[in-house]
Amino acid sequence: MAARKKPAKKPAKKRSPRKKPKQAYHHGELRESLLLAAVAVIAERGVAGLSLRECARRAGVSHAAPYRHFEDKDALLRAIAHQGFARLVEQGRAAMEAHDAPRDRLDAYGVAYVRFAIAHPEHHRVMFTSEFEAGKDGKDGQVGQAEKDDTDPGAFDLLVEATSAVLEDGADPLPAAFAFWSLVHGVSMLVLDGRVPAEHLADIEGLVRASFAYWRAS
Amino acid sequence: MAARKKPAKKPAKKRSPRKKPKQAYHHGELRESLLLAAVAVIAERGVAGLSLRECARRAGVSHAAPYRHFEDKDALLRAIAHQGFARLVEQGRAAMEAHDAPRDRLDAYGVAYVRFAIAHPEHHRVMFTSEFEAGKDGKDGQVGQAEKDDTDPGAFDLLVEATSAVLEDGADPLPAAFAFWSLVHGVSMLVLDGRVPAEHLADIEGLVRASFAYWRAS
DNA sequence: CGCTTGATGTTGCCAGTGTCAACATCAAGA
DNA sequence: TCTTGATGTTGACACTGGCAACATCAAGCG
Repeated sequence: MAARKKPAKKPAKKRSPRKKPKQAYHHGELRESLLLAAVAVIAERGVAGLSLRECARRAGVSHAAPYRHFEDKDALLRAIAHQGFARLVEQGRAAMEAHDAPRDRLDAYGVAYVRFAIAHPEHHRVMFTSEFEAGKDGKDGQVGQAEKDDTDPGAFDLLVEATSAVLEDGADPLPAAFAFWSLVHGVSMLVLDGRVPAEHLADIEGLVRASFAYWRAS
Repeated sequence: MAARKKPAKKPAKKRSPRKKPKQAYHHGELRESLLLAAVAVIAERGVAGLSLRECARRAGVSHAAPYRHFEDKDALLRAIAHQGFARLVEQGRAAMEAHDAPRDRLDAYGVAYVRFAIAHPEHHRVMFTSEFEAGKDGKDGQVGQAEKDDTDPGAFDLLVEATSAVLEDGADPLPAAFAFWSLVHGVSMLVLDGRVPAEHLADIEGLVRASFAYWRAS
């Protein structure tokens, strides 16, 4: 039963003489496999070292197969970014749930943000490489949120929500959200860039809270 | 600009009987031309769209010529990053000179930092793409300053110096420097990503100071 | 003056890449 | 059974980074 309809109707050339039944031509989960492979490649060779063909190779598929699942290379990158934002939201939410006070919840989000960046450097790098939308003609200087929402399924919204809860009612949360995000994003970036001494890496929460403390005390 | 750097020892003997001396085979300022071209290409097509061959083309030179001035593509990128850091230091210093109080000087550096990022997005992107050193084998988790100083001729040092002046004597300036850098870097990134509403872009200084104010008041 | 030398630029070539078009295979419905 | 749409494959193209071999020039030296 195993060898379904392989032999009979295939008098063609040397079509894989024998060997294992293989994936039955259709992979089945190619999209996920490609995303996985891509992240692995990025981890090994960096974003610039990523190639669709290498992903295809690792997924055991021909070099053009990825185009059945991603319009082009950028689409693959965008998918990874999207995945990353989704996980960030997930982990941010989880971290916030452990607290009640708005301020504690916000800080927890901040810690989770940095933790995420460290745990998933590949995703983080792709999420903020932002070359996809930056490549537009500089004609209309303002991009706005529309494009962003394409890849960010709520991470920014969650932040605004969390920031907003700390402020008094009616206050515009955007400036505060920007300031908060800036700080945690900056910390993440500096850590990923290897600019933070190793001894501090063991205690990420401490590192983040120390940055908060610095600013709040200054 | 800088057209008179020509050594006087070129009295134009009967070198070339032609009226149009052309490039005389040797370009003369190829390195600078390539850097300029590279920045232009990045502005048009993004860092990922940069190619040595396109730079060569724009400099009016053959495709392999750049290799006489840059070991490889990464070296070109590193040169741009270095140039960027140098200008950042320059502009940061200039901004600080206008003030006396340590705190004002530090804030001025912050504003200059964000201004630089906005004025030179291509450089900023290259400076912090950080794929060059990130590509190392993850074996030794800690990179430290050594590698960094390769491309950063003092921007970080200047920051530490400025931060340090604000703190009481003897205090470790590094945590504060990290926190400060994080914030201004984060603001820069959010602006470059187009996440800041257009109406705020006219007043960068206000935007930056608002972020400072948010944190200091929280 | 011709010779050598080193820096710079050139041409050719290779493997690898993104992308497209044409074709093959298969599952599911007609 | 036949058709069809989704998925995978092969083959091609233009382009890229990088190397090797060669050409051109400025300078120094005999």
